[in-house]
Amino acid sequence: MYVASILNMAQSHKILNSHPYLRQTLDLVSDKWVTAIIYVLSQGTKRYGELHREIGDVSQRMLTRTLRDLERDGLVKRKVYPTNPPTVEYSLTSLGETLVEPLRLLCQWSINHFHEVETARESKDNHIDR
Amino acid sequence: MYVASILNMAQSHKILNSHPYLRQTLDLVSDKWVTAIIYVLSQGTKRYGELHREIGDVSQRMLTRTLRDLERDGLVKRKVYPTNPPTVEYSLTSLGETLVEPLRLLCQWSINHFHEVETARESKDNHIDR
DNA sequence: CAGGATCCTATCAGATACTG
DNA sequence: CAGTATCTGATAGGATCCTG
Repeated sequence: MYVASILNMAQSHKILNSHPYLRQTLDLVSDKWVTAIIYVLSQGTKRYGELHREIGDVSQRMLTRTLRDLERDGLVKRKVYPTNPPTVEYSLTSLGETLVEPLRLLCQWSINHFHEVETARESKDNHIDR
Repeated sequence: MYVASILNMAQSHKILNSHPYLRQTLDLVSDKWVTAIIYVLSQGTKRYGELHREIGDVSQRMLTRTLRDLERDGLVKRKVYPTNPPTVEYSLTSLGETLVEPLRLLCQWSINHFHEVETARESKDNHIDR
């Protein structure tokens, strides 16, 4: 059934080539820090420091760079308050919000199935059958 | 509303750290060639050469390596027929099939929204407002 | 046909230091 | 606080040659 539905989306099996933007937009999403940032921002507006602390293992460089990319792509809004020291708030745009649900499903898949993946890995590591 | 549903999944905002396997499994999915291969295999069993041709811009090295990873993780089944020259068929396992739908939604998102992303990029490239 | 083995390099991304 | 700038090691991944 999955097969049928995904085929409806792509009459041609060459969709990956015939639809150049698909690849480009998927790359956007297939990023470690993108998923983390969207995830945290789905909880609401956050300041730079909050994002940094909640994601945890992200470097300053990567956090800033990814935020700039997301802002440029219209997924994240950056608001600067001219205080001293500066205050910067990040939040999802309405476009960014539309990405939350698909990403959530992917996270859900990971949580539901990681154990099966683990099991598959172990069984192949311990004995080579084939 | 998205906010509420994603929060149900994570009582703590530290889920990215507290759930080590989530990150690991998401990385598995967040791979250019993984998405392409799952995508093509969702259409049914394919031979190595078919995969190579249909994905198109993948190198031999990367195709083989990714297929091995997917096999190891239990998402893809590799079947060898002792013919000459050899025949090898790849197909999704039942676990692999469960990933098709989440990935399809992500592809659908890309198709539905890539134009908005494009527009956002262009408007920011042409004039710096803020 | 379906890869395995090597070589090589562009990009990624962490660590560190500095600033308005 | 919220970044920018620079350096550098790691690694992803392409090109090429070879084989059962």
